[in-house]
Amino acid sequence: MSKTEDSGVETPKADNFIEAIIKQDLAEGRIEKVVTRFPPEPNGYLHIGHAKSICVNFGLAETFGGECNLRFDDTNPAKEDQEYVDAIKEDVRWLGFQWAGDIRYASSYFDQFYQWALYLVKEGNAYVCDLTAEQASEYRGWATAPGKDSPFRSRSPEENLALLEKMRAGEFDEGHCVLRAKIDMASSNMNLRDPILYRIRKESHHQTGDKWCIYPAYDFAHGQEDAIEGVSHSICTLEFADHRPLYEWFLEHLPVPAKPRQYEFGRLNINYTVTSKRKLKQLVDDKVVAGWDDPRMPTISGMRRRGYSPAAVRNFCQSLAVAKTDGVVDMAQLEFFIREDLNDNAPRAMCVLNPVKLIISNFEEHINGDVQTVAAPVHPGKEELGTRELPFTKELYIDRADFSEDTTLGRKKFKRLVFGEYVRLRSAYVIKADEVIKDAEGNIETIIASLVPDTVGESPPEGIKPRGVIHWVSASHGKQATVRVYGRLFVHEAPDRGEENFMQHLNPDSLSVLQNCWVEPSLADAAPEGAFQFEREGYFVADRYDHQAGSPVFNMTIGLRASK
RNA sequence: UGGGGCGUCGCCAAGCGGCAAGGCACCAGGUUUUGAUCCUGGCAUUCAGAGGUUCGAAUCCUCUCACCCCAGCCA
Repeated sequence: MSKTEDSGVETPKADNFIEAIIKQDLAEGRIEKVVTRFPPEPNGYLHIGHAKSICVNFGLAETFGGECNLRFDDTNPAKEDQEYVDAIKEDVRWLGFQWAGDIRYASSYFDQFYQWALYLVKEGNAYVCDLTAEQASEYRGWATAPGKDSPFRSRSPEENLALLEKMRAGEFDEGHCVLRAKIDMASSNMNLRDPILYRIRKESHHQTGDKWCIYPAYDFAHGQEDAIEGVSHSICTLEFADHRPLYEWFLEHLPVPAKPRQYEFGRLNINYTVTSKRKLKQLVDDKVVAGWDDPRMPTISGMRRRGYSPAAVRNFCQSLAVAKTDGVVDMAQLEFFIREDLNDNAPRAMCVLNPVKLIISNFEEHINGDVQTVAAPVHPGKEELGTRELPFTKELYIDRADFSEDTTLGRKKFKRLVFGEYVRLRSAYVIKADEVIKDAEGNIETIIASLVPDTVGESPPEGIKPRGVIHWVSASHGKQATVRVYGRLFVHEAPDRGEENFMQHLNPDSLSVLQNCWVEPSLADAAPEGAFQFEREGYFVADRYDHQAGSPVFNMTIGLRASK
């Protein structure tokens, strides 16, 4: 019985099928404690799809008072790296989860796996096969055609034992032979046609170094890892459903300490992006993005750098169903949760992205000194957060998009500053645009305006109706900043689909760097990863690495919802 | 074509024989010193299709169709 994490009304969510199974297992006494695990292979960075899996696994453990392990499924040293191990640990922690006990590694069970391989050989359930990869493929048969037995299938246990020892001792070259389970070459399930247990890889492993030159295959490792750790419910994605019979075969034929059960649910897909470590790695390797944590990446570290909060990502994941349908979730659904969280929590601030100077011609007439300090709420919905001080000066910056010379523009259509008309400067005065100064090319250089006295926090006199409210920054006291604005990485809603290469659907304008932005003074002191709402624009975050007090750098997290 | 899985609103999804929840998106109003937020209302006589069982079906049966996964010494 989980609840939405939203602060709103507690809507009890219906049990998903796994929760229903767990409740029954608990009720029937089949298990006494729920133990799950999140088992990534350290061959890339985690993405939003893994975030769902993390939430499901850790969430289940939490719901039922159990435990969830973080286990690296590191059975293929050729593709793995310590860098990924470190990044994954950080991502899981950042999301807000704590694994039970120490980090687990499949590689720390290698000795046990080898003992179990010997056991299988002795029982006559496994054999060393010398078929080449191509030959093995032929022998495996086809979906409609049964495979045929390998000529090495009938080797005696003694012979197999000797051969396996030699494999382990490094006496054979890579590819020379493999250890296979003796199951059924005619099975309609291809996974049961004598699957590979061990292959030779003369590769140094990030955890075990050069201790091994043979490595267990996924199928020969996963169920046993779960058994060793006492995992009660081994949850994975749909594509492993065909492996379940094999998962169970090993648990039945080996003297394992427990019998975990595997359940599969649909993996998360989101439109306008890709969620495949292989493809994300290609984006990184081809330098299409700046790295795994580029804010445009759907990786956990990318979302972090983009300014998504862990809570928002978790809320999104919890809004998703744990079911067997595989659908494509609309990016708008993720964005809803990002905005919801940021709207509630991000302090407000002002930033002019595309500045044009505005001079208050009657500044001296109404204001003593060079600057008047006006107060603005940190968060209009949360008075308890207090106010921030803004320096109002003679020269200001407003956004070019907030001014128009076209006096025929309707008030509903353009709620900003129009030549000869009034507009409210947020938290400050109502002003009127009196004059426009242009350069030789006719571009607007400066707008001369006049303020309406006594309008800070007060309504303007009768007859003066500001078209709207615009944001501004003091030209003399504001700070210049760099703002990186992001668009979706792909133009196509399903870049994966079809035969075409997903790289063809990249959005050439997914990043624009604005270097002449102006932020209110206090923002120069923002802490890295500090999130703000730049009013009327959207949510922005001080870059985790590049933002510095002297030279502020913000990343656009997401724009405000724009109505018509 | 063999095996596995799955089809309920544009998207996600509840529903488990008693008369189609909810969220996102969208549309229409209201409030508003953010065209944001917030508030109100609208949005599947129909559940991939066709038969059948039943007083009654999205829920049971039959057939058909669609889509996804599997033929790595990847996970």
